[in-house]
Amino acid sequence: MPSGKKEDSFFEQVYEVARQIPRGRVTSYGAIAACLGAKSSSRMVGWAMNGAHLLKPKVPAHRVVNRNGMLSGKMHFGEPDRMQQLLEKEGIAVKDDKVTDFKTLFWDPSAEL
DNA sequence: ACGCTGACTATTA
DNA sequence: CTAATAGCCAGCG
Repeated sequence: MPSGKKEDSFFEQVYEVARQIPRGRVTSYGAIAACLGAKSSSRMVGWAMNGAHLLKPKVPAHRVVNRNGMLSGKMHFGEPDRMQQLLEKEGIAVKDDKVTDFKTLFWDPSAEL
């Protein structure tokens, strides 16, 4: 095994978990970070999402919101409304840039995975 | 090499 | 109740 082409960086783990989010569900940055053992590095999760849509396959970053259920990263999708439209298309109600019944739609990677 | 910024979260006032 | 601050760690100038 001359070439160790396994990118097990923190970012890669974030992308994997984010891809496991079921359709119609949402999760938080801290939940993913905590699942990876870095609950204090919630910022890194969000930073990882900065290039998530550039990856292959792309990561459903629109299903990842902050602890309040607010679409904090909607402005990074190119168009601010893109994230909300995607969420509503999956059956998630969004109001005032926040996910309604966020607690009910919340998907815990540590519990479900 | 150093410092600033940032898609967060929890705590304190 | 809301607002501000600190802690966090990696990328970029």
